Amino acid sequence: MAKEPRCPDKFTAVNELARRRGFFWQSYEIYGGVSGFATYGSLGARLKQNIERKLRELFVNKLGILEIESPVITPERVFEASGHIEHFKEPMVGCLKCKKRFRADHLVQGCVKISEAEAEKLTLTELKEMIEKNEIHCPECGGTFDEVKQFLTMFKTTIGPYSDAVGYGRPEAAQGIFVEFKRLYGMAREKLPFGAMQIGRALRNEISPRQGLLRLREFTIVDLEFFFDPEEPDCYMLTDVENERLRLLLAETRLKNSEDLTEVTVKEALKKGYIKLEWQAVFMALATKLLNDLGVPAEKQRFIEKLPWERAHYSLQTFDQEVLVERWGWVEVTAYACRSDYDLKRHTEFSGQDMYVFKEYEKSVEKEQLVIKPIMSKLGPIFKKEAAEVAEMLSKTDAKEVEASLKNSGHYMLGKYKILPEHVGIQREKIVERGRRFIPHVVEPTFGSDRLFYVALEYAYRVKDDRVLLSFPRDIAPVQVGVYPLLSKDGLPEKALPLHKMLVDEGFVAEYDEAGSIGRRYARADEVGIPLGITVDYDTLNDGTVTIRDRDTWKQVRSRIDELPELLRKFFGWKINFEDLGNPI
RNA sequence: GCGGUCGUAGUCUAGUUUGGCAGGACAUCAGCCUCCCACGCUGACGACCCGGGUUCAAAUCCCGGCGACCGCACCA
Repeated sequence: MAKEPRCPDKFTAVNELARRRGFFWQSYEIYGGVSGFATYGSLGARLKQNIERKLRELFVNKLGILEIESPVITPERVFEASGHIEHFKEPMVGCLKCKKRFRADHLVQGCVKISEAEAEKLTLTELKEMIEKNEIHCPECGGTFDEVKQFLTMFKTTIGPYSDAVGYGRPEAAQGIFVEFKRLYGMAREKLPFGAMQIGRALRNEISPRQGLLRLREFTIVDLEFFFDPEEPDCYMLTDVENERLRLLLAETRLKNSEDLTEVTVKEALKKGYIKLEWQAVFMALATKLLNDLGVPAEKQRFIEKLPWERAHYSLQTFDQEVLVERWGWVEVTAYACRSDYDLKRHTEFSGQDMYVFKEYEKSVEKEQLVIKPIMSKLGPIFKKEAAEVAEMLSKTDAKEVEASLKNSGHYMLGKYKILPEHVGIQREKIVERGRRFIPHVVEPTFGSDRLFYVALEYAYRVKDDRVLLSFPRDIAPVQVGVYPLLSKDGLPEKALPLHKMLVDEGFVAEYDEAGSIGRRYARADEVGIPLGITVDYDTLNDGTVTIRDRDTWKQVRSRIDELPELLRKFFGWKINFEDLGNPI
């Protein structure tokens, strides 16, 4: 861009630049485009991969989280179990007169004395009845409403040729992890805590997505499910991050209509009970660092605690990590939910599969216990065919209760059966408990990949001397180095081309450009955020040195070609800075 | 989904009121020039959102659709 357009806001500027230079654009453009879908171009695809690589480095490599990939299409039963069928839709009504649409349950709740939870439980016909009975009219124009209809925000399809085999595009990647819990637990060598993560596409049929990458109908989500023993919720890496600062906007503050931040260390946040779980706080600290590494300074981030009615149906406490963007204000980029044992419990219930884990005590516990031993030789003659059932019921009954009853009244009423002392033997037995069985609890950090992408792009966007440049952190820049002959004559291209090839062979993402003036090429490279430009000039022909130019400061240093691979590797690994790459010019 | 505003090359735009050969700038590409920050010169590529109607003739007028932007309801 030669001239600056008249002050468009950053969102517009970033979207235009992204389209022009191939980061991303709206999909299906030749058919007019469809809202809520985006296509990433080559630079964008690479930037996105680099951001996702950082997530993998952090979670998979450093924390040993297991990464999986599971299908997008999911059978209905899974979302019945997870609660999505029940919760992932909204009852809506439209006004016949002014055509405005409203959430039916919100309307009813506003006119009738019922709680939010009760309103949400109402069926469509109940809602319709309530609206009719209470003569609820359109709050805008006083008109009457049409039918109450559910808007399901999941994409529905059928699996195979049978229309009754209903499937849905997953609205989150988390269920793909929960349904595989048994296998994953095995892969974690049956030890808690452990985590599983997946980076994948999710689908949500948004009503009106009009915020570019910030609200897509098909998007990339990163769901990390971290499983732990609720009786041992402490985090072994708390000490690594306990002094990191968190910027919290707590629910109690929000209820006072305030947006004041509570700035505390991880340690304080836990001590004061702002954050319920250590792992939760630790993940939040890690995410703060991650966003910082993506170019978003700490003061542009905050964690907002969701109010009870804002939380997803499975969550006990949720924080959203928000980033301040110019056009939209605070935008949610990641979220931290305490899912407790909700999902595994539900899948246990719906699938009939046992999702309990067994944890052996360090020392087995010996316990003395009262045990009822039915004496079959006595029970048989009395209860005949029903004897087996009686014995079964007896063994499930609390022994203390039976003992007390026999002692006090001489018998015990087991339902309709009268049990006498001679029918049972009550003994004290020593039993050895080797461990306990329980369903693990879950904390879930989740990341919107496309939103991370957008904020990285917006925070990289800078204007210097009327020129646009993308100041990506060097390790996420989609192209690492540009190689340029100063002029496209006098043997300079012949020297620069092999240099480019050498860098590519060494594993760098390098681009070669000899079109136009050197200034124009630097400008083009700055605009897509290439951190370093390497220029072959006339001195190169004599002494084998090149200039290296810094994207952000436009400073230059001179270095030897044969030292480049080593120097660049150190530079991109954050081991050295630009000034260490050579002699200043 | 509703209301308002608006759709002309990759981008910005002239033309739409009053129907009559769709023009410019920047970008891109090719070449010339050029010893470090979007110089200059020559040339090339490239557009009326889609569909229907009115008309001898539609970018222009009418209808429908799609999309975008700005405001209301959902969300990573």
